[in-house]
This record gives sequence, structure tokens and C-alpha cells, in this order.
Amino acid sequence: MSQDAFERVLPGARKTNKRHILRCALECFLEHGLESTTIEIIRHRAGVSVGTIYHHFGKKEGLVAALFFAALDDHKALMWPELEKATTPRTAIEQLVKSYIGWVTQEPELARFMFLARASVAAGPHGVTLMLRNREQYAFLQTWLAKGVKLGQIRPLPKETYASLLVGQAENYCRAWLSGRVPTSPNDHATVFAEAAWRSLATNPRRK
Amino acid sequence: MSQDAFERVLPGARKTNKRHILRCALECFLEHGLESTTIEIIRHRAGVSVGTIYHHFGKKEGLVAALFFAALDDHKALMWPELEKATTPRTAIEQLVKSYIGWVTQEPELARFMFLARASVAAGPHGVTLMLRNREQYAFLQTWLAKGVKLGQIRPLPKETYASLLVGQAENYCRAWLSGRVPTSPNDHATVFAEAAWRSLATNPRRK
Amino acid sequence: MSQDAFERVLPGARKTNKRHILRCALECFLEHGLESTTIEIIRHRAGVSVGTIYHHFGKKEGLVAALFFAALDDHKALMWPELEKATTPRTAIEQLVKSYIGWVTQEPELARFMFLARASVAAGPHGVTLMLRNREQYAFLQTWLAKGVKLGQIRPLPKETYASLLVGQAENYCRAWLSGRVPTSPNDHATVFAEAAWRSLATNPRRK
Amino acid sequence: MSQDAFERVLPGARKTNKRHILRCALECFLEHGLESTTIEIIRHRAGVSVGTIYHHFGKKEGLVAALFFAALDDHKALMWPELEKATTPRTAIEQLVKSYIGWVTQEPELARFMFLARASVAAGPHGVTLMLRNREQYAFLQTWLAKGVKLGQIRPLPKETYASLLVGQAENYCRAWLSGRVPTSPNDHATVFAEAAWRSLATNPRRK
DNA sequence: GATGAATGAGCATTCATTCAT
DNA sequence: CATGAATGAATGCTCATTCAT
Repeated sequence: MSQDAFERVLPGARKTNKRHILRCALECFLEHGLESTTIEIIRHRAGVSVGTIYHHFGKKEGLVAALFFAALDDHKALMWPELEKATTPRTAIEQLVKSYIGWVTQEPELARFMFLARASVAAGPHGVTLMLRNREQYAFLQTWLAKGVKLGQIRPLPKETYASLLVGQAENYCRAWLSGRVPTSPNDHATVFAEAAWRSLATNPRRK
Repeated sequence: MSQDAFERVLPGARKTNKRHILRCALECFLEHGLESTTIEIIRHRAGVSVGTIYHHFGKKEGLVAALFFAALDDHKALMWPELEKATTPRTAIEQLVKSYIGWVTQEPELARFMFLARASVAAGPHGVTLMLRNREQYAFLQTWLAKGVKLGQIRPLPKETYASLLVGQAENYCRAWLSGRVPTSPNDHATVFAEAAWRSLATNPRRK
Repeated sequence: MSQDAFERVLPGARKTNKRHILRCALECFLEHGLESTTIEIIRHRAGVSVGTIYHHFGKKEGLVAALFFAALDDHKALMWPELEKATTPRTAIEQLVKSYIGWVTQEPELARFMFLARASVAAGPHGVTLMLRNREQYAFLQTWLAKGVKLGQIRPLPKETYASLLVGQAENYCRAWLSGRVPTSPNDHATVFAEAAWRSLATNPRRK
Repeated sequence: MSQDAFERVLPGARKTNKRHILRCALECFLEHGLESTTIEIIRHRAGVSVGTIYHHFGKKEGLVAALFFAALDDHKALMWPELEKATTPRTAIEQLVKSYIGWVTQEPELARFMFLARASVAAGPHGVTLMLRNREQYAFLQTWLAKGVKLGQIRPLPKETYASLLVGQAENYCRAWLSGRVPTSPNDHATVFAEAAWRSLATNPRRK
């Protein structure tokens, strides 16, 4: 994970501790998986006592959630500025794909953790929060798609398919890369995926 | 799961048992998740003793693997005949997407289980088997892609991106549907995803 | 184990089976220990079904006992002829030590098994049988010792110490050899132990 | 076990616990045997939770080893001072036998446990430790034997037989006493065994 | 006689969580 | 704030034994 991903999201975390534990927990979760990582393993890696962990995060679940939302925040923090530069439906779509890939390659550990923990968080007590965050993130997309359809640049398709059409391919590749099934960084194929997304949605894909 | 998905894959299984246990285990895993499903839960649902389960499957892991490969076999059994009908690169690609969606909608439980268990199986002692099976499945695809590129109908792209470009979108939607995030059956959008896949890959997507 | 130790003790065992299972069980017990050897392990090595084993031996305990008493019988069968040759207290004592060592080196597997299983058999339902057998074996010794004491060749010592004084040293060495703590065969030191036993007991050890 | 055998070996053990559990475990092991003693039995006798036992000893095996080495330490602690008083080969040998018997009669429970657990410990992960301890203990013996041979007081015999010749008889009797096969305390026969050992080894056993 | 599927009590071990110090 | 001993319910798994075929 980039040196300061946590700095970005938890800038004020007092002292070394809370952030340090999160960092160690992340490593453990990625190494052993969510359920197989015991508090003892984290405690050992972080060099603190069980008590301290419980003092800061309440329960294991809380630790996972804290980590997950930190990742979500970081994701948002890096993607937003990029997306705001978009001026046309096409650039919006391509920028979305590219900045998604950008974040995954810049923070592969957080990205892997998000894939790992999403289901668990969604099922737990923080599931509602997650749903709200997702909806919010989706609003931006909606705006540009509607605009593109009205301009005749984007094909009118079933609304619920847009999200999959947009990021499905990139996400699939990122998953493969993060799990080692494919060696080349998604970054090297960013334009491929950006263009494929555009081709999938555009009325006339060949016109630049 | 369709009444006879297991019949298809384990036709000769003696008496009630092995198949019956698998069926019950599948239900349990889908209800509670892989790790949260205890042998006791399965035992109870199947109405057999712990011993019987271990007699047949060795370990919990073995039960999961048996289920996973049964699903894989079923997947293959249903997709293969469809794919063999393909006559052009375009029909091959579209058929691949459609028959993938076809299987998922016909066997949503098996499909959900595959998403659920893949990582676990890949990490376990049957991981090698899984890799070999994947490679084999991929060969078919390669042939048609190569043909399409040679004919100038398919864009030459980085090899490792083809798989993601092809099924990434459909898979993403299927995942969403299977987990209830989206209500409409993938089947209703099969042509959308088939066409999107073709547009992503085709040299000239608009020519029929 | 010598090719025909079982032949000696179970000459009439019908067909291959009962004897074959015993042989395999012996190997398993020596490899894994008494408790860690499961019926399944034995079944596998013998290439028969669980049912067959239970048909022949009733319970695991029965299998152990059968093996143990077979070993005891073999022990007796080999020692007796040797002991009967004794003509003086001294030769009786030395012969006892030597033939004990002789049996251990000829049937090390049976010997090891006896050390392994004695406590278990003694505690089980065959414990009484074992005690009776022991007493019987001890009678011979008593006779010669009494004779020797009367002749003034053997020191009068507390009765209960004689057995230990006689075989304690040889047994201790045999144990060490059987468990690999010492490399040289007890046979190579047979006279050393025979003489030491005599010296421990004799009134005048130096007179031949 | 003497009130303070554990005090001797684990003087600083905090609070009630670690030592208390060891004491209870010892009783259980002696009553039921190594394998038949379940953690539950120990837990119940000690009045603590399973977790506490595992917290302190890791595994059942670890509990056995802890107990075994505590016994070994105690053995050494009691024998050493006695052995150092020896001034001649003869007194060294006789003292060795006598102090061995002394320890066994003073700590019969620990002694019985050592016979019970030795094989298991030797086979387990602490086997190496045990071997080193044994070797160390043997060194003292070597010194006196060499001295005795040089002085012409001890017969030159195969080196590997000395240990068995020395303690084999006493050990055999102690085993019998500890398992109840013989009623009289080894202490009552200490000089018998000490003298027998000397006679077995001495060049001229009759000269005082 | 032989087979092996079925049984289920029983065991070692784990692990999140609490709380006295 | 920090510590780590203590808890005990829960779990995966074993294995001797039975019995219908």
C-alpha cells in the first residue's frame, strides 16, 4: 500500500497506534483471508495486546469495517478530482474507467481488500452505510449517461445494465491481476478498457 | 437448482446419499456462506450423521470441492453444445456470452456457489485441478479469436485482455443479480451483453 | 519378524487371512504405536475390510491381545528348550539371560511389541491371563534359585529382587537397542550380561 | 508427589495457575494414562477453563512435555548433590544406584510419569531436548567409569553396556514397584541393588 | 465369510471477547 | 490507555463399532 494511503484517509489519527494497527490488520487479512485472520495474528504482527485492539475497534467486524471504509474513502478521494475534469460523455466514461484502474494499480492492497471484504461488510451492521455510499457514487454516472443519451451519443439501454457495461471488463481484469492470474498491470491496458467501455455504450463508436 | 443438475453430473450415485448430501450442502452454503456453514448444519439438513459426511467427502474442504467441480461440470455440459453451433467469430462470441448467461439463469444456485467457492478452491489442494480446467475451457475461445483476427473482424488486442472484455460485463451483471442488487434476470439483457461484447472486440461493430 | 514366527504359534490358521491380518497389524502397531494405529490403517495395509477384522478379532483390544499372546507363546517356545539344558544353577542363570537375549534378537518386532503392549494388555480383560502366564514362567526360575541357595552357590537375597537382578540389565539394554538408542545387537554382549547376572547373584562370582 | 516438588522446579510461577494445572494434570495422567486423559478431565480437576490450559501449554503434548521436563529437573536436582559426595569409583556407582532409588521412592508419582511419558516425549517435538539432557546426564558416569578402569577396579567392558549394567536392575525393580507388581519399597533393597551393580562391574567384587 | 456404508459419542483445539490489574 | 490471563461455546474431525446386504 502506498506509504500514505492511510495518512490521506485518517490524517489526524493520534499517535502511531490506530493507524499502525490498521496497516498490520490489512496485511494479515490479505495474507490469510478475512475469516482465517485471527485477532491473535494481528496482535502479533502489530506488536500490541489484544486489549488495545478491542479498545480501538470494538470487534473484529469493526476492524474490518474501519479498513473497508478507509479504502472506500481513499478510492473516492483519488477518483473524484479526475472525474471532475470530464467535459463530454465520452471523456466522462473513459475517465471513469481509467481512474478506476488508476486507483487499483496505485493501491492494489486496498483494492484487493475491498473485493475480499465487500460481501462481509454488506452483510454486517454497516451494510446500510455501504449501500448509501454506493448510491451516492452512482449518481455522478447517471448524470453523464442521461446527458449522453439526450445528445444521441450514448445508446439507450436498460438502466440497470449501464454500470456493468461500464466497469465490468476493467473490474474483471483487475480482479485477475490482483489475484495473480494475469501478470500485466491493468494500467498498461487502461486505454483498451476505456475504449471498450465507450464502444459498448456509444451510438457511433468509431467517430472520434 | 434445477431438479436434475446433479443427476446430470453424478448419474450413478448409489442410493440416496452422496448426491443428497451434496444438494443439502449446497443449500446450506448458499444460506450461510462457506465458513459459517458448519458440518452440523449440513448434517442436520441432510438428516445423516457426521460420520457419513466424512466417510464420503473426507473433509469440509472436500465437500466444497466436490460441489464446485460438480458445478463446473454442469456448466461445461450445458455450454458446450451451444458453443459448437457457432459458425463465425461473431456468433461464437455472442453465443459464448449468451450461453454463459443461460447457464447462470438456469442454475443460479450453482452459479452463486461458484462465485462463493472459487477463491477457496483455488487456494486449497484442488487448486491445480481448477487451473487445468480453466486452461482447457479457454482454448476454445482462443481458436475463434485467432480466426477472427486473421479475418480482420476482430481487433488485435493484448491477448490477456480478451477474456475480460468478453465476459466481464455479463459476469458483473450476473454477480449483481445473484446477490440481489439488481432485480431483472440477466436473460432479459442477454442480447445487450452479447452485443456489447461484440462491439468491444469487433473491428467494425456496426456492420451486421 | 522372522518368516515363520506366526507359523510357529498359529500353525493351523486357516487360509492366509487371520495370520495375514496379524502380521499387518503388528507392522502398524510398531510404526504408529498402539493407540495411534486405527482399524482403518490396519485394514488398508492388510487389504481387507473393517468387517473382516472385526469378524476375526472382535475388538481392537482383541487384536492386540491375540498379537501379544502369540508373541508370548513364541517367546516361551524358543526359550524352553534352551533352559531345559541347564545342569547347574550357574548354567541355568546364564542360559536364562542368553536365551532371553536370543529371542529378542531373533524376533525384535515381537519383542518391541511386547514392551509396547504389556501395560495395555495387563490393564485390559486379558490381564488375568497374563498374570497367570507370568507366574508360570517364574516357577522355573524359583526352582533353580532355591537349589542354588541350598548349595551355597547363590546368595540368599530378598525373593522379590531375584527377577530384577537376573534380567534387569539385559532387558534394559534390549529396550535401548529396540528403540535405537544403542546400535550394537544385544547378542554381541550376551556373555557380558549373562556373567553380570551371575556375579550379581553368586556367592563367589570369581570361581568358575 | 512431595508437597513441593514443583516449588523446587518452578519456584516463581505466578499466582495459582500454571503450577496448579501441572499438579492436577499429573494426577490425571497417572490415573488414566497419557492418551486416555482428556483435556476435559484435567480442566475439571484443576477447576479452570480449557482456554486457560491452552493459553499456558499450547497443546496437550506441551502439557506432557512441561510435566516431563519438570520431573527431569527434579530428578537431577535431587541426585546431583548426592553424586558429588562420591570419592571412589565404588562409592560413585553405589551412590548412583542409591540416589536413583532414593528419588523414585521420594517422588514415585513423578517417576511413574517419567516411565509413562518418556516414549511419547521422545517421539514428539521435544525429543531432541530430551536426547541432549540424557547425554549430559551420562557424562558424569563416564568420568567415574574411566577412572575406575584405569585404577583396575572396574572391568573393561563394552562402553554401551555400562549404563544398563549399572541401573538396569534397580530400574526393573522400581518399575515393578511403581506398577504394583511388587509390594516392598525399593528403598528397602537399595543396598542389594547397589551391591549387585558393583559386583557386575568390579574387577574384584569381594574386596571391600 | 466378506464388505463398506453408516453411526455418533467424544476429543483436541480455536478464537472472539471480557475484565481485573 | 495498555495488558494478557481467563473464558467457554463452538467446530472440525476421528474412530471403534455395528449391521444390512
